[in-house]
Amino acid sequence: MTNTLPNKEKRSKNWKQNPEAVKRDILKAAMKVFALHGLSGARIDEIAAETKTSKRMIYYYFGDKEQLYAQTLEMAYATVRDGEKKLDLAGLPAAKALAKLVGFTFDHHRKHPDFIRMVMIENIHHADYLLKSDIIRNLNSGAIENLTEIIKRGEKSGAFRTGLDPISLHWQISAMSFFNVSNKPTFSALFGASFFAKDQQAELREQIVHMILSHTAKS
Amino acid sequence: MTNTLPNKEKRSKNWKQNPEAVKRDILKAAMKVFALHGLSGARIDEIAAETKTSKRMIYYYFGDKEQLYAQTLEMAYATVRDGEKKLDLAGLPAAKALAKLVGFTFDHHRKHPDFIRMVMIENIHHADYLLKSDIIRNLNSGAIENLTEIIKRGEKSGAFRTGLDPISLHWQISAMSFFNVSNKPTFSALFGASFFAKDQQAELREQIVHMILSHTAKS
Amino acid sequence: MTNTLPNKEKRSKNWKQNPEAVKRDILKAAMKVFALHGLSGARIDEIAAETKTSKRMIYYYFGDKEQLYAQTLEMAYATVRDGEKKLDLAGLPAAKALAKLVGFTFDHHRKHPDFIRMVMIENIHHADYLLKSDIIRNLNSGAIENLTEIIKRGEKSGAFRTGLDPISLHWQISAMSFFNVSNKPTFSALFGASFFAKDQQAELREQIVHMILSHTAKS
Amino acid sequence: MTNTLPNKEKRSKNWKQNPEAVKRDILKAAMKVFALHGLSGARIDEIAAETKTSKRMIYYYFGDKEQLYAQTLEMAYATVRDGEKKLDLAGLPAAKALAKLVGFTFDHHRKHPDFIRMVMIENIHHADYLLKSDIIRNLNSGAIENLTEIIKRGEKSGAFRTGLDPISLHWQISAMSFFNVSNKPTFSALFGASFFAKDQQAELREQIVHMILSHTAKS
DNA sequence: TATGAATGAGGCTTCATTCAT
DNA sequence: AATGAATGAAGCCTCATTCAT
Repeated sequence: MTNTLPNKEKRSKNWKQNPEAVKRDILKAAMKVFALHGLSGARIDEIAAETKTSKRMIYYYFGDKEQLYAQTLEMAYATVRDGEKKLDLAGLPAAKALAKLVGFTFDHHRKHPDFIRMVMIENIHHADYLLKSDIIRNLNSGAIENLTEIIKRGEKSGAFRTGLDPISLHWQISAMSFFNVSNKPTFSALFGASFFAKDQQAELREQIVHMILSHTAKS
Repeated sequence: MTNTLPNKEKRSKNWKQNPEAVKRDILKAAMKVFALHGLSGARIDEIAAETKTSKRMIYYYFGDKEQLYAQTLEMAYATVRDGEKKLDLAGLPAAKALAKLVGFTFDHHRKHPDFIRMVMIENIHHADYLLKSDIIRNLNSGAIENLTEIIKRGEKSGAFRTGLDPISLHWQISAMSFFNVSNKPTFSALFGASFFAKDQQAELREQIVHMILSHTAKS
Repeated sequence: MTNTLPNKEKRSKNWKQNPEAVKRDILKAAMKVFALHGLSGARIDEIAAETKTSKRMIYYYFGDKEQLYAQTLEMAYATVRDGEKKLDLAGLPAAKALAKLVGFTFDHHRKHPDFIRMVMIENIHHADYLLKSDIIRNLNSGAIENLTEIIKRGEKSGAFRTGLDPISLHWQISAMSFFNVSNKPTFSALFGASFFAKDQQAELREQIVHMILSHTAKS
Repeated sequence: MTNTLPNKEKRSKNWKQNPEAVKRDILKAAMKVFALHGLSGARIDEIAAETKTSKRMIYYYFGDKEQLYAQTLEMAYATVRDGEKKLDLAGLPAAKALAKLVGFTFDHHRKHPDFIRMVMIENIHHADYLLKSDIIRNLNSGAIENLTEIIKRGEKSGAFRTGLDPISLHWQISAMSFFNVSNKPTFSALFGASFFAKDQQAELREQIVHMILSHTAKS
């Protein structure tokens, strides 16, 4: 594809003269294509084609492919963390709160495969772009704060054993929720797609919640 | 770097006229570069430069980039499964065997980051190449058979609870061992590299073994 | 000759920012080179060198070599048919009209050896590209319509015998006019170049006109 | 295709140790492939694949692609002229002899499309290889001698008009017989394949014989 | 703020051919 | 007389990016 110009239909008046809307539109298209093909696999032309505007605007607003990718990554993290904020665990007993958090994480990751894939891609790139982003680092401290608070409550109430590390706990929750989405293609290719069917995923969810709770429970 | 010819030093007699050695040499180089940059990010020229032979031979033996990638993936799986075969669990009681298997998997994955990265890359590509490979599918049945046997023994001896599913168990062991390597870059970027230091990894290993055993144990 | 960039001289302002002119320029160069070397024998670099623009623009406007060839073929047919349109036979008696048409075809083919060679090349390729072109098919119906009209007039006036088939007649006229150009190299190699000298060609032209008229004449 | 080695089946003992048979086998394969794709379009690998022997032998016996092509061309002309020699016109009256010759040429060309295509290809290459071949030039003088003899007899018997030129006559016969095969792909693409069906070709044959005879006949 | 046209660098692959036995 | 392995040169094409308005 050599010439990616917006078609007539795309050129609705609402889009023009609204930089923020144009940028959002581009980021959304970029997310779709980067998540699908990776950083080097993604084509600017394909992103442009998914856009309501033209290829030229991508360069106008984002400079180059790498900067577009970096901002797409930031948007991906921000969107997901926004979702997580809505989870209110304050009023619950520690174990209940933790169970809810684990289940929520499992569900949330399943619902956002493009985010998972962006993180996979970023890992392939050794987190180069994430390391440059202050925005993302700040976003993620929230997850640890949540867990720290739950652990504190659980230890105080005697529900949890002592010495729990919030980062380790976050790691364990993430590992299983992430892997479930990230490795679905190879895992289902090797061991069958039925593992990812509704019922089996519900059962897996229960098991993961159970594993985390057993692991944090006292004695 | 359009013209990647072998330098003088490379042209040792041992390499020539030995197709299998040349192929292995190419696959090793390919693995290194594909694992580093992904399928689309890898450059045939870079692979050739890592080789004792020339770019031309890559096409001579593998046809094109995709076929080289596919065979590299097969080699990656084969190498790793070869390593796993050396693990002898036959004489151990079920719980001990499982503990050993979990610990081994954790260590093994850590020792083979390139394999993990190949699998990540393959997931980015929706397991397209794995799906075409009969070789890989056959290799992986072994892992499930091992677990099936351990579960059977554990159930019989009363060490394990009943109704354990080998694929789910494999999934759980894999998830954590895999994530530990695959997501190290982003995780350490967000939560600190110390998590991947020797001591903390040893502790994590214990926790994972413990989690799996708690989960499989009776009552 | 991997890098065929336009030299300073070529970069005149008139050529830039005028897609149609650039395309025409490329098609003209392509016609020259394809006619000279055939589809597989032609080198994109050589075409580019004949151009006022660069190799990159060939791909920009035509996609790939095959599509460039296909459009070159279409242009070749269109150009030749444009020339034929100028021939006005309406006012003439049928025999005169036919004589004029035959002579014109003979001359016209001689004047457009590149067209003849494009058709030869297309025949080597089993008319694959012509079969895909609706444009060319439509262009050629004109030739048959012309002949149909002349035959009708000739039959009515009694100048021609009845039952003449316009396609057969077109075939006969074409065969000799075409062969005269297409097979000039081998024929003159085998039987001497003098056959294609001015005088002998004039005589041949007369003979062909005569052959066609004898063949169509009554009794 | 990179590695064109003879398969087991091909390696029958009869072929080895018999240079002439191997050469004939290669030439036959080369003719097929050159006729199909042209000189630059033909692939040595494809020719080798059509062969009972290996690619290496092509170079062993013919040196390079151009020499193989040149010898293939010579073989093509020789084969066809061999066929023509079988035509015995000596005992016939001139007009009958000419009619028979024309009809024979028309049929003969139809039966040898690969020869026609080789000549087309050679014309694309400006008869470069034919000009270098003494063999071919000698072969073709026979055709003219035949016609010279017929013309002489026809003039003497009063069947033909005087002043007939054998080369022109050969040209006219060739033109229509050649074009009928060479331009079949484009002509049938433009004007329908039915023109080349059995019945219509028989009718065309009659017309051509008639055209030539009318043209040579007295007054 | 926006854009259609243009582009240089470099990527993947093919091809005829030769090497070493 | 024969061959399996190896190869350099060059071909086609893609891609992110910039020019000129």
